Amino acid sequence: MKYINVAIDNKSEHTDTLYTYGCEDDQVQVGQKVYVPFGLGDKVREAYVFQVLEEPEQEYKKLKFAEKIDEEVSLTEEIIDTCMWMKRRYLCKYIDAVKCFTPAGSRSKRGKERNPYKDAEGEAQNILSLTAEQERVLAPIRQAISEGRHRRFLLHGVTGSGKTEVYMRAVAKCLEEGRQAVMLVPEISLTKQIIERFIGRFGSDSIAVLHSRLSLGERYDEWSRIRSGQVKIVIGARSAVFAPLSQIGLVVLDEEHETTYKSDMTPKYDAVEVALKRLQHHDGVLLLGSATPGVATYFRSCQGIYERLELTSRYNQVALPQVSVVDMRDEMKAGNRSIISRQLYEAMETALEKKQQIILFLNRRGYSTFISCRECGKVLKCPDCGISLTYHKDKNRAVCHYCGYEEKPPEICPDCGSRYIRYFGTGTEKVEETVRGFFEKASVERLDLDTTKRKGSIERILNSFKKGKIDILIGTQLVAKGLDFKNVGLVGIISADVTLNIPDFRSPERTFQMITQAAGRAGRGDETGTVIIQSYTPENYAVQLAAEQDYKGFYETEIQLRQYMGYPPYSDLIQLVFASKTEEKAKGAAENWYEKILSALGGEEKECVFRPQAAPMSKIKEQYRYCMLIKCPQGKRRAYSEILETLKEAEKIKKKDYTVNVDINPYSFI
DNA sequence: AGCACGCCGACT
DNA sequence: GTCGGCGTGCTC
Repeated sequence: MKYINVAIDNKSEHTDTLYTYGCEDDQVQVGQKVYVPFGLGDKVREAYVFQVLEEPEQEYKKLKFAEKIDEEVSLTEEIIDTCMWMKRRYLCKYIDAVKCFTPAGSRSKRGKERNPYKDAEGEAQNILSLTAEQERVLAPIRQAISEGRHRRFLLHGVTGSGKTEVYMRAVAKCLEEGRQAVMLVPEISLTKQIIERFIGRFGSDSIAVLHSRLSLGERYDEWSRIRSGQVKIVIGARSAVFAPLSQIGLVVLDEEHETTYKSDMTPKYDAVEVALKRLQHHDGVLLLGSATPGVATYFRSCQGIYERLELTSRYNQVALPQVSVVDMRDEMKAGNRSIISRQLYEAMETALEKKQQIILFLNRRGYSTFISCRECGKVLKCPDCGISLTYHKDKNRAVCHYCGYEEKPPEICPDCGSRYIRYFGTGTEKVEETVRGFFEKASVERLDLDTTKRKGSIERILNSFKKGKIDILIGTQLVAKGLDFKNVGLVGIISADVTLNIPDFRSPERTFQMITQAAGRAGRGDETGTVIIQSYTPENYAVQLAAEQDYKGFYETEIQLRQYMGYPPYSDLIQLVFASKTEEKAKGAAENWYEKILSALGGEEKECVFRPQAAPMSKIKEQYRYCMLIKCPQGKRRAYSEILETLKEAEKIKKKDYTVNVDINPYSFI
């Protein structure tokens, strides 16, 4: 006879505690799935064992007994421990954390294993010998793996420097040591090449692929293949970090800077943090790779939290493209009001004559509108937060989405007095129309989320581009992600300003990454490519240093700014979103929390908590939303989490008419 | 969140 | 007398 503390699979926040049951089976273990009677009606519910006790912690008037143990879905102690950590870190429910680790589907009826990637041919491998640089970088990784010590590496390698080969060698070393490896990629649908290379090298029997397009049954099969121990390598998007492996020796995160590693659904976890947590248990190695590491990541590598390794030369010595920045203010002065500058137009003509392909980058349609002067490039920014102000048409005000500062938008530019004040954010969709008008004979195709909603059309468009059937491809970030095109002579970035002025402290970082990635698409064949960046603020450091391909210079500038403004990595930003049926209730809840947080802080660090404000799109699905931002100083994360946890706990007791959603270091601020 | 219990009004 | 309305409070 044992006593077990279980987390019950129930939607409610009110039942998000561990319940004690008796258990007849002495063999019961932490992590096992059990069925328990719950509530007045003793309805049978699924639950997971978090603790096994010899004696109950207290006397229970009516102790109930667990019914049976499900042997097929049981987790390990390590996983349960990670769930406890996730609950605290992301303020989610026990069961939300557990569900990350369990397969949503059920066992396939026929018991026959489906193979979701059997059509993926393993790419024939002629194993190339490593360059001296690759050898140098691999040595410490191999050593860490063979010593079985928890270490963390950041591999900073320019595009085309052979990072994937380094990953594969590290994975091979890990398998040699009898352990398993996880390979995370930002977006599985665009990374077919990586999967094929891995299957070619390691064979498909020992590889499992996890991604969102798998059916529930397929996912379940992959999950049980992994748990049974026959899988040695798991490749997948961020959720693959939850793979039920028992001896993780290595987790690789390719394109570490990508925002897709942060979940936007509950629990709002960060795959890097989860990987670190798990690897500490397993004494495994973390390997982050990127050509443009996130500023926070690079900062940590300077602090020694990550050991930095560098690959500086491109694999087959292809020269980096020639990058130039076009000042759109000059175009304006010269009377060219089109979205395409004269220089870009000429470069396009030249490329078409030479039968080279062209990619034009169009940043995600700005959902927020920033205000700028077309004559001098001045952009309206918050005096306190340094981020771009967003124009709110309904009240005709320019508003800061971080702190709520607002002002009346100027009619003439405060810097140069020009009346050409422009409200940016829309209009970029017109690029396709303009380009078709300019180059009637060329074949033009657009690739973005609108055109690729239909399944398979991404691949269709990319394939016809590869075959040379498209002359000009107009696309969003989608095109930039690690795709290899041979005949691209010219890459044009229509407006670097759109990314630069997203109201987010990371917008310079994103701009730098976007330009660098885009530039990497040009001239990967034998000829040097050309990159043209259009901007109204060409003197901006992110644009300038990206054009010069100077990562370190950018980092030095950016990290100083972050320190000065107190942004990550010098703080953690916590976003709270309050939703309710009426505006008053949402506002009331937000203001109530604001006061309570301030008093919990004991009057200190008042400047860290911003006043709540109505969310820009304040009404979604019949719910009114208010949001509030907290800038949690470095080293105070635990204290702030505890305040929020206590508040959440206290609110749980009373009947609430609102919901709170917590996001730690969100990737977008609403 | 569910779900049972309970304490009032309209009904065979 | 009883069927059922939803308000209230608890779940090991």
